[in-house]
Amino acid sequence: MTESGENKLMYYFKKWSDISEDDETIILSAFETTSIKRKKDLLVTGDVCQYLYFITSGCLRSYYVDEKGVEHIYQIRMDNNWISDLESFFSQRPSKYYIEALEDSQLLRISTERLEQLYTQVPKLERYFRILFQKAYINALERLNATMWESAVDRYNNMLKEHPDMFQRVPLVYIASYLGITPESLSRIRKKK
Amino acid sequence: MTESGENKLMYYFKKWSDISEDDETIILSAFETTSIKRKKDLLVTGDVCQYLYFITSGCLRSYYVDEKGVEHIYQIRMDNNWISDLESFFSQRPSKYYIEALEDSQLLRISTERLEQLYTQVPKLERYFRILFQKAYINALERLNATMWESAVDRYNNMLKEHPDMFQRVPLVYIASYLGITPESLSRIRKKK
DNA sequence: TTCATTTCTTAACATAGGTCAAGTATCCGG
DNA sequence: CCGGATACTTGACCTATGTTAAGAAATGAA
Repeated sequence: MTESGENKLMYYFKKWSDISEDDETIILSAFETTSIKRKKDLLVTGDVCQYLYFITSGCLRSYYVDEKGVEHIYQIRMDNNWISDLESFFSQRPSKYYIEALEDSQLLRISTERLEQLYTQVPKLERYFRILFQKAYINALERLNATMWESAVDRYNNMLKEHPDMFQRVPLVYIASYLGITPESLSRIRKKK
Repeated sequence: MTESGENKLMYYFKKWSDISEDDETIILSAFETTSIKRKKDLLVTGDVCQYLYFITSGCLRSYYVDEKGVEHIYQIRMDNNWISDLESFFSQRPSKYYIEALEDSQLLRISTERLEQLYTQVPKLERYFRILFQKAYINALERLNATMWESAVDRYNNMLKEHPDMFQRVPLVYIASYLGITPESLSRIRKKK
């Protein structure tokens, strides 16, 4: 496990939940490092998502493929974020999604059993994850409202403001899909500026 | 506090988190009952959302009003569900939303401070709410995918299957808005059946 | 029981964004 | 540093859903 990897992970744990030295050691030992090459899959449809991943560095997308074979991206995540298919991870049922690396990435991962164990060993972690999911849920509702009621142009502008970094690192095809539009539409929106 | 009200609340707490007799007493004493009449507001835009509400019986909607004065419903909740503006509730900043009763409703409520206190008194509650938000987040992502990538017809059919009870109790205007379409569109969809 | 209000439907027309197809630019692996 | 693969743009045309407007049906308060 790289030094910087550990530190970033702990930073976010400590931010919301007060963790002792001992707890810190226990937590760190529960995670393992992995890395993944650009274009490789971390998860494929039909598999059970075995891990919850923390992205130390890099960039990944999660998407599903509809009956017509079209990919729909619902998440793009970069450094210092969690990624997983939570539904599959927590239910241990086959996933409907793919998770693919858009850049060579460094990850920390933890399995369901190990995480459950960790909750028992360090009950304060429940608080961290409670707040994490609380925030994630609030964000998801915001994004839902935006996709339902705002125009593609507004969503694009908003994304440009909120995640300017993504435009540096992620191909526009993927950003278009994340915004819920076609690459052609995104291209037209950008032209108008 | 009505007997049935208490019981339903505790049922959901105990389902995910094991709560002792003593804990139960503490939890119950932290909630207060309120009721609200049909068409009355539980929360109006600009106010800080002071409470997290558990619906013992009844039905409420949350919505926001855009610049053009159009209402957009993002949540309809009935018996045995939580309702609140979580963003405002947790940040204690003014809300962007309204919460209005669609039926006369019975509620249990708890304030931010009281809830924080309760987390300290009964740390196991963190687990309950962690799982609650986890599930809520997963649902919100599903709904996001559906609104982005499925047709209005598919979303309607899905809602009919998932929440048939809503069609008995909630006017179609509101269901249309919840689905992200106009009442006219919903009417056309229903005619085609 | 009745009438005002709210809810739902229908139809004609408008529009954002999708689809298809083709061409250009850019990137990255050998 | 070259060439095929990937990413991006453009244009013509199409479609799902929105808009406006009007009337019918259902509901609930007096």
